[in-house]
Amino acid sequence: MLNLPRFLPYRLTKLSGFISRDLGGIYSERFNLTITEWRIIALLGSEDGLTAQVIGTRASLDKVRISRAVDRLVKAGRVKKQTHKTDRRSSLLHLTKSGRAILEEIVPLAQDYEKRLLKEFSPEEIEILDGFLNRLDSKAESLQKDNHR
Amino acid sequence: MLNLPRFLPYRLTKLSGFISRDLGGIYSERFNLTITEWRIIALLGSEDGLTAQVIGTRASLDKVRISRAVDRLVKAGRVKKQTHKTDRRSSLLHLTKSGRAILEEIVPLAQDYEKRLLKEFSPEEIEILDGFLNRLDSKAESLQKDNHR
DNA sequence: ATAAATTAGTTTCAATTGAAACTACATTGC
DNA sequence: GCAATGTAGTTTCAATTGAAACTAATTTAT
Repeated sequence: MLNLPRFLPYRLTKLSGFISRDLGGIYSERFNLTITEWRIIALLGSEDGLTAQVIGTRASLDKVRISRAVDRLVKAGRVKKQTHKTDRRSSLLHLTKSGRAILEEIVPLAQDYEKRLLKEFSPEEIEILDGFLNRLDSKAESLQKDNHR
Repeated sequence: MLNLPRFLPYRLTKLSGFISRDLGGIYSERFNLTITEWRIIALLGSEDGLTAQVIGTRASLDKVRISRAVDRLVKAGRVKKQTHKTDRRSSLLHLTKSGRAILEEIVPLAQDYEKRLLKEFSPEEIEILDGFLNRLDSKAESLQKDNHR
């Protein structure tokens, strides 16, 4: 019939579930952050002054989630909003000092987690995996478009 | 700092999100099934008479979700429960005729989706990917245990 | 110039979720 | 044998979610 444990979509969902629960646990227990909040901080860390919309594109998050997460981050003093000069509908988002501090605390933990996941992979294997994921990702994205047309 | 789009946990979550939305769309639009319901049907298709608990283990689903999904499946006439003879707390689950019918309709669609996803992968690459996922999966599972101890 | 359409982000509302409490049964230890 | 502990599955409750409606601002078309 269909062997569920060998079915790629099932396996990917399961794997990503493990990882999300795992990392999400670290973010929330130690830093009281959701994964979404963490992603926003991570993006602002590499490029300050992004709009909610750009964050949505970069992090594949929908605007409702972003709106709520930014709200919480602003309340927690991690992020501040600055009204866009030429388009007053949107805001440029910036990390506060405290936002940068938490980023610097989490980054090593996140990298360490990734390192542990990939511990038994050689650099060549990591490169191959990387390529596989890119191919799967762009294929999945295009199939999505196909279906909704 | 940290390059989110190259961060493995992020990439896996994103990829699995695409695929789940995609396949979930097919299941729900055409068959009015959630992914959880579909997984239960798929498992019962390959081995009839499983208990909720066994399904939980095999499909990595928590018991609350299973309970609710089984409930809906029973109401929809896809599954029937049969009280376990020696342990009256649990039930053996069976596909009805209509459950088997829907399974037979979906399996080719699911396989076709997987095939499209892997279209540009050679058999050797698929085997390598398979091994990678197994390794990541067992590593993620063991890291999960580590953290919660 | 201004009506119509579009876009950024927020709010509302109903559905989904999972943790914890619960029920019913089963097993263990004394 | 029976109290204490454990387990299967369900229910409750509060939190999270996303679709759709909404507000406010911008752009486009006439």
